[in-house]
Amino acid sequence: MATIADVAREAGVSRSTASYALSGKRPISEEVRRRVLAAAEALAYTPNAGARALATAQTKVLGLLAQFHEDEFAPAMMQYILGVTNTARDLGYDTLLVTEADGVRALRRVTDSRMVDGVVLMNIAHDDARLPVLRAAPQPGALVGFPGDCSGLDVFDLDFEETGRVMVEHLHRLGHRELILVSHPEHVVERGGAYVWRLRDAALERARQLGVILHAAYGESRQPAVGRLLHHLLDTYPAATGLLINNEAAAAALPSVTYERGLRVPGDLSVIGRYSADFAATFSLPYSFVESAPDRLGAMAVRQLVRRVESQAARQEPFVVRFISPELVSRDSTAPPRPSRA
Amino acid sequence: MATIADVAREAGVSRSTASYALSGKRPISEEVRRRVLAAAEALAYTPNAGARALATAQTKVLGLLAQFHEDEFAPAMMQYILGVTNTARDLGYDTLLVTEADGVRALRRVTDSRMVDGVVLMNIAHDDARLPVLRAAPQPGALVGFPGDCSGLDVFDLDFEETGRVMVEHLHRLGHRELILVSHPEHVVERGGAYVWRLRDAALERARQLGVILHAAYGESRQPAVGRLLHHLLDTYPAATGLLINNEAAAAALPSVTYERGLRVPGDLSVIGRYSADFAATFSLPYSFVESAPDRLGAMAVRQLVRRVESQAARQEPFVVRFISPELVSRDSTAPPRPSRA
DNA sequence: CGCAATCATCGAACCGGTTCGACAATCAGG
DNA sequence: CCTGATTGTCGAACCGGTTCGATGATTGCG
Repeated sequence: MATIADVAREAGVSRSTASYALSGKRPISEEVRRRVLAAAEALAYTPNAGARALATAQTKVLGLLAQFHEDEFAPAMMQYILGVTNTARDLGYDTLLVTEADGVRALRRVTDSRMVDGVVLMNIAHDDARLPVLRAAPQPGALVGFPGDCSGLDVFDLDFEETGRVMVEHLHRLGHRELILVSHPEHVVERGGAYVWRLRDAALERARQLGVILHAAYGESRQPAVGRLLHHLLDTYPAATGLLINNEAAAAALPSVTYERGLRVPGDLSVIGRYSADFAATFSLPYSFVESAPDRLGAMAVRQLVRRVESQAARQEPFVVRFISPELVSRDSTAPPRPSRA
Repeated sequence: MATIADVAREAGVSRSTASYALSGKRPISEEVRRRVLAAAEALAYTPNAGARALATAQTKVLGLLAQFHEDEFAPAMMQYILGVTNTARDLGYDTLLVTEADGVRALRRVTDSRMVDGVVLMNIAHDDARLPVLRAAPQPGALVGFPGDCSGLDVFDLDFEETGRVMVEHLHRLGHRELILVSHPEHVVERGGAYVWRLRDAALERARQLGVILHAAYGESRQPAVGRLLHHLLDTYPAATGLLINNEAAAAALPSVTYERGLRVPGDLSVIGRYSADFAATFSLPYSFVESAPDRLGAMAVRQLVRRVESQAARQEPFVVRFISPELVSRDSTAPPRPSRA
């Protein structure tokens, strides 16, 4: 493999001149520049990433830390990852994907060893053990997800509280007065998945204000448990006419449940979900939903991260917490309620 | 951040001694080793990855090249990726995930710049343009997927031909005599997705031998197109009593299609899919299926790749092409056929 | 015509590790 | 007690880039 010394020799100049000719950081005569470029081309020269990283203290790599707990719903994660990797590449960065179970150790490893210029964290827990490590790291970091303490980091997430309100308001406006909300499994909450209770508490509050009965239940993340749970909820609250779903696995399981019960949507039951358009399309989900915009969130996080990485000035700016507003995509799965579902 | 020079100074030894004490590559007195280790601990020393890569010509990073075409079914990909990243980490490697659309340029970039010690390629096309680049690269490579020309590379894939035969034989044994096979979209085949026709051709051949009528159709990868297609196929072949699905999106769409038509599985229609257990679980798919074992394939590819990376001897060994045998997981979605579906 | 300013290039140092060869100290054997 | 092998440590070179300061060649100006 050709080094810059080979290029310099081929072009008949010194190594430093070759470097300047390629980077353009100092004026070089047109004649010499041509020779260097030709030599680099002829030798198929590509800078050695390790050497460059050592010299410039920049790796042009971002770390993406995603934790996959046993019960995590992996398919939904893909969209976030693609948002990150594609945006990073557009900005000239590659992405180191770290899925290690021990997120703290993983984060420490990639930051301490200077493998990455910055880090995006996903699956943020309310009291995430990785955050202190990230704050202490020399590289900037961005979060996709909303922790209890946002200090020292840029944070991006869907506005789950507004999402809860939008869902309740939409069904209230159609005349529904008793609703069921299916969230994520209880252990997701225990682990610190704040988005679950943020949506739930805001929905409960709004329901209270509007005089709507809202039954908030934990979910499951797997078949057949999630299907059984949906059946159970529909049995338990026979007067409920609307279903709010903040749980991808439950949304995916719902069609067969309504089929088994002979329920029609929206005739017998109105449904609103919260997931991405991509997810809806690939899994044939016929429900109106609030777009969770995973690719957009990943892209926003990366753009802000790269700004901080590349500009000393940007690194001094105050940290941002940015929520994207829920957007309700109508699929005609909601309608005014029938007097009784039974 | 502490360097090895800091550690050496703190321990009162030379840089080289510190290095040997930490790596154990030369005998060091117990006394000095203790002092060096203590100093490293006290200064929270972590080797700089770029410097180490430069010195050892090893990055301890593997490249994972995954292409996401417009119509690719992203969620299924996640399983492969996790198989790769987790196995890599177990073996001491991190993973650079590259999703760039221009796979050839991406591959050239990561190999030429020596960012990675080896490369795993996914979404292999029959005549994949990345393969010549990978063969010419100084790093070893492994494929998940089966190309037309396997020379110079280690190849891992599900045995799609045997899968096609197993599916046909299973339904034939139950008494079915007319079947439908839904594959991937036609453009996936045009792009070179060999697994589509490998399964199809083997299934057709076996059906011919057994005297079974098999209607092989292309699929779609999205709603609502894939749902419409399934309806169309069931309309077109009313005498068919069994359905073979080599297409995740079609499998995901089938429950609502059978519901809309009032068909019962397996009472009215027997169904066999080809996807992963994880996929089946998360999407409530109630069908018997051939396990596609994405995590196992990813893990196999990485293990072989790392062997070649780490051992000069292994690099001389002949290249392997390894198929994993289809395993039919029963979910009671197949039964002897009724006389007529209509 | 001589001097200062400008321009293009070069040499050397540096980034932070690893590794080779040399050397001093210790020890065993004759 | 001298020699030769063994053990532990050090200094220097190297990996392949980037960058700073210096230098020689031009050019502009008085």
